[in-house]
Amino acid sequence: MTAETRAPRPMRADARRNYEKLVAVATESFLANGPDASLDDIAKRAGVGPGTLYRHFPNREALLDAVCVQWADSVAADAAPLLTAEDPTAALNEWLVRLVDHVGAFKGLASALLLSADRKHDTAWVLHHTSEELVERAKAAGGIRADVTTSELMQLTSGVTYACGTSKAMKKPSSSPERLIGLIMDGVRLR
Amino acid sequence: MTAETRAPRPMRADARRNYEKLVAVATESFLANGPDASLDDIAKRAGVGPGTLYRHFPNREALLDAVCVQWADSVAADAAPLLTAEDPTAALNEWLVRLVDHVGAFKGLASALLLSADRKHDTAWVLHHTSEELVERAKAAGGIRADVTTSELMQLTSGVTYACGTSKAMKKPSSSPERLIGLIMDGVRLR
DNA sequence: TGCTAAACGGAGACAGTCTCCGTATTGTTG
DNA sequence: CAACAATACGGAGACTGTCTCCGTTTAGCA
Repeated sequence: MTAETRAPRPMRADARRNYEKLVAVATESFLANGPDASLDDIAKRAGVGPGTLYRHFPNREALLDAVCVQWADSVAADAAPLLTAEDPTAALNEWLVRLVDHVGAFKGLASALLLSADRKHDTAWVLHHTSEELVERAKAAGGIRADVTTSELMQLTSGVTYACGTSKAMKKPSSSPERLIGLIMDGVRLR
Repeated sequence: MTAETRAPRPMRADARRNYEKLVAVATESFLANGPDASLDDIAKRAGVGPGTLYRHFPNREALLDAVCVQWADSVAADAAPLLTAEDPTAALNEWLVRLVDHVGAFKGLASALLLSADRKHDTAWVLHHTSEELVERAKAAGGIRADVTTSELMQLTSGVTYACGTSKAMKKPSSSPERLIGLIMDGVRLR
């Protein structure tokens, strides 16, 4: 087989236009109506037929992914200063809190993504990768236990996101993300 | 007003029959197909029309609740031995792990319930109440920090449930509930 | 300018939710 | 043990959302 897995073809101009419009409209719509927003409606707002939407994104998941990819980059960029912070453990703590906030802002839309450390999954990968760096730095500085993995921290963090998101949706008071992440960090910190 | 809020009327025999059949069938169906199981289908299997289902349970939430109430009692009963265990902290740990398993068996169906400490919500209340007892015992024994609330532990536990459930659904390997609850307990334990 | 692969978009099949209302059943009362 | 409310039933059907199929249009190349 020739090396055609990459760049099979450059995508026609109108196709690209529609693709981008769809992602933009979808972002808006998912933020406004949550992850169950009507896809046909998104297509309509983007000025295309449902068929076009479904050709670009075979299912809701795919569209959600595309939306999240854009978002994940901005979130990861947010971490840059933390990577060189003086206290790596505090930086990790701060990052996890931000993660909860960011993911929460997406109405839990992306919380599943934290869990998959899969390279195929761009969003997840970006976030996992960033987290890993922070975790490694904290470990190297002797700030946290060596036996705790990044995945475990991501799982716990995604859990906090879920719990805070659900509580908010039910209008139940809940402890702040800071507090819950703090508790988790307490279990992980070396003393 | 006369004290008629209680027992407004005893429910007709056929109504009760249908109610119970519906809950039974719904339990089965939710376990098999997750919380999105078709309600009309549940009605059909129970041998009633959709109208009947919707009269008893105005929406999916209500039916889910009814199913969970039954289930919560059995889960809480499971905790009885733990309430008198020698090591209250270990007992609490064990209880949280079981909670994750039980809730997870319901395919995350009930995980939202862990979060609402609302008296109105029977299911949540039973579980919260049981947890509270175990937490108090652990605190009294000096096993865990006094500043940690039951609600916080429930939030973290529901998060673990969510994370483990989602990982399983995506066929991603994830750390065991035991491990994650263990990490949480590490943050909460007095040393 | 003309041709072809690529992309479009909307009609419509299908599935699920939920309501309305005519019909049937229950249990009570004389 | 009628007969009659009150209560409950159930299914037709309106509505909403998902997703597909295929005839039509368009971009980009020669």
